[in-house]
Amino acid sequence: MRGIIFASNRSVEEDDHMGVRKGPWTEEEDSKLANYIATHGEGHWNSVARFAGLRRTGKSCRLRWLNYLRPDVRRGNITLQEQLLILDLHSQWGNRWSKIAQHLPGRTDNEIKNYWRTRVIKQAKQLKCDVKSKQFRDAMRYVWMPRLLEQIQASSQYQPVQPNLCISITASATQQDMCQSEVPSIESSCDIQVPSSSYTGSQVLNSAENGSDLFPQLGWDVQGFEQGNDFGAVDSLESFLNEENILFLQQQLCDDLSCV
DNA sequence: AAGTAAAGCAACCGCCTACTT
DNA sequence: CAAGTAGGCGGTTGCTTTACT
Repeated sequence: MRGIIFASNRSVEEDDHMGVRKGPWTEEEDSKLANYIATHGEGHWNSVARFAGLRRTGKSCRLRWLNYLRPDVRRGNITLQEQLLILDLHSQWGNRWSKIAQHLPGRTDNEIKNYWRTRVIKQAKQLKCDVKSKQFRDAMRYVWMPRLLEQIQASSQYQPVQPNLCISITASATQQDMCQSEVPSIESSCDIQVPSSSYTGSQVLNSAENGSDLFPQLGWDVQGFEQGNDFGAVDSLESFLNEENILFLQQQLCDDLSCV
């Protein structure tokens, strides 16, 4: 566990006046907190901090438990399905990390937030556009997310896709959309909505496979976009935004989207 | 091998809201 | 109703690790 090694090697700051410890948690502190919660349950974090013999704030205890010690916390790489879900839910709700995390069992809001900041924003920078811009959001909806769907479909030949995974890709995340999308729809298929019409996930996949133009509003040629690219790679993000694709997207963003 | 930059991530901070007194 | 408190959330920081020169 990287975190424990990480924590044990770092110095711990202590507030002399209050006797409150800050900084990384030690194994001993983790053990005290976990044991206390195992006996008394979660909640009343200030009491937890006091009665567990921890010189931490209640907030710090809560955060440590939720983000690290909780038994159902999932660690490791974000899967393709999770990436797709994060992109979709973020397009609906914005930076509502805890709300997004509720739909990714075992993932914490902190982890999703970190994923977004380190991976997604990085890609926006490579495209030389703001992550909040319409251009980047469109790139996500019309290229990146369908691509993720395709990869999920491809990988499902070897391992089953989450049965209740449902993605609703909306054309534009207006305030109205956001109000209407409080809860993601739960369906057995994946509905992809583009500005003038609606496509199912399989249609998107077939379209991508056959090279038909599913994104006429943008004037993007999916087949052309894909040529020469290795989309069989596991890491969708890095394979999606290789140098060739970035140049292509930059060109499209300049030529087409500015006119939409 | 050493130095530097970039990436990844745990933890803190400050604000907001809900609840209690 | 107002004040105080606790919990929750998003933004940010800073340390460690990894990649690169």
